[in-house]
Amino acid sequence: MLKLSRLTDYAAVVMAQIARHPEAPHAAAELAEAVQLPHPTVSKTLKMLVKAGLLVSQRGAQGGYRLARPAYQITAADIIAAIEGPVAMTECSQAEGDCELVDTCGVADNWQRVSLAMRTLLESVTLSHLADATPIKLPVQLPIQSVSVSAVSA
Amino acid sequence: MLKLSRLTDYAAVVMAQIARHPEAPHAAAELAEAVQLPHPTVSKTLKMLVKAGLLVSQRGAQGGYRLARPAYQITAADIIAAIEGPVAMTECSQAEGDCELVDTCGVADNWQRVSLAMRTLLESVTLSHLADATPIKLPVQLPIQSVSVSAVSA
DNA sequence: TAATTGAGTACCATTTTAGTCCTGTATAAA
DNA sequence: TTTATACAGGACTAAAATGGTACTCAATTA
Repeated sequence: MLKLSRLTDYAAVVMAQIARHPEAPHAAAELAEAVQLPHPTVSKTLKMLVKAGLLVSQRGAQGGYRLARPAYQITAADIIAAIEGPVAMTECSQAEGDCELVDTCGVADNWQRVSLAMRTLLESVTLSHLADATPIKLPVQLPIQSVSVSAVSA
Repeated sequence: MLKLSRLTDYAAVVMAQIARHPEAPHAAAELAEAVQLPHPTVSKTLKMLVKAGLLVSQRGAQGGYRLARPAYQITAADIIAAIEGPVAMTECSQAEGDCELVDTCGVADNWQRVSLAMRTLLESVTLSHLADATPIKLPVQLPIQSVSVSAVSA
C-alpha cells in the first residue's frame, strides 16, 4: 500500500489549513474544529510539527501556531518526515543501515535509487501546492533509461 | 518513513533471486536458504506472489516456483501490490474512497496526483532492474511546473 | 505407493499506531 | 498581580497491523 500514516495525513491537512491563513496564529482547538478532527489528536500532531521546525508556537492568550517559513518552502517530504521520520523505502535506505542481509539481498542498491527518486518527488511538492485547490502538474515519469534489460534473464 | 513492509522487502529479494535463474523451478526451502530467511516466512511470501499472478507454482517432486512472465514485465509496483495491496498514499487515493473528511480536507486532489506520480515511478522500475547489480538511472525529478505558488498566501 | 513440495488455514506474539488524559509553564490582558 | 488562555511534555491505554509459526490437506513424480 505504501500508505501514509493517519497522523501524517492529518498533519498535511492541518498544515494546509494554516497555510491558507498564514497571518494570524491558530489555536489547536480552532484547527481541530476547522478540519473536523478530535482536538487531542490535532494537538499531538501540531506538537510534532513544531518539534520538526515546520511550525512555531506562541503560548498564552491569543497564542497558537504559525508556519515557521513560507508555505512554498515547506515540502511534502518535510511534513512526512516530521511525523514518520525520514522518507526511506527500506531499512537499508536509512542512515543507520544495520541490515544483516546485505550480502544475500542483492537488491539493496537499486531499491535505494528508487527510494531517492521518491524522496526527490516528495521534495518537489510544496505546502503551497497541497493547500491550493489548483491542480499541480507533476511531470509524467519517463521510462527508465535502462542499462540492461535483458542481462538478467541469462 | 513511507517504508515498505518487511514482507514486501522479502518478496523483492526472493523475486530477484528467481529472476537471476529463471529456467529451473525453485523450491521454497532452496530460496529460503539462498536469501537467508526463515522458510515459513518465505513460503508465505511466495504464496502471495502466486496469488497475485507474479509467480507460477508446480507441486510435487521437482516442483517449485517460476516467474509467471519475463522479469522485465514485472514491476516494483506489481510486487508491492502483491503484498500490500495497490500503491496509494492516502485513504482517498484508493478505489473505495470512503473518507468522510473530503469536505474539510482540502488537500485530497493534490495528494492523489502525488500518489499517481509515485505509482508511475514504481511502475517504471522492473524486476530486471532490481535483480541486476547494474545501477539503474532514474530520471532526476524536475521541479513541478507550478500553477500558482503565491496564490495560497493570500 | 512413497517421497516431495506447494496450498490453505488458523493461531499467537510483538510492534506500531492512534487516541486520551493530566500536570506544568508561558503569555497576554484586565 | 491575577486570571484566563493556550502550548509542552509525558504517561497511559486500546486497537490494529505485522510478522512469524504450526498443522493438515492436495498434487505430482519417480
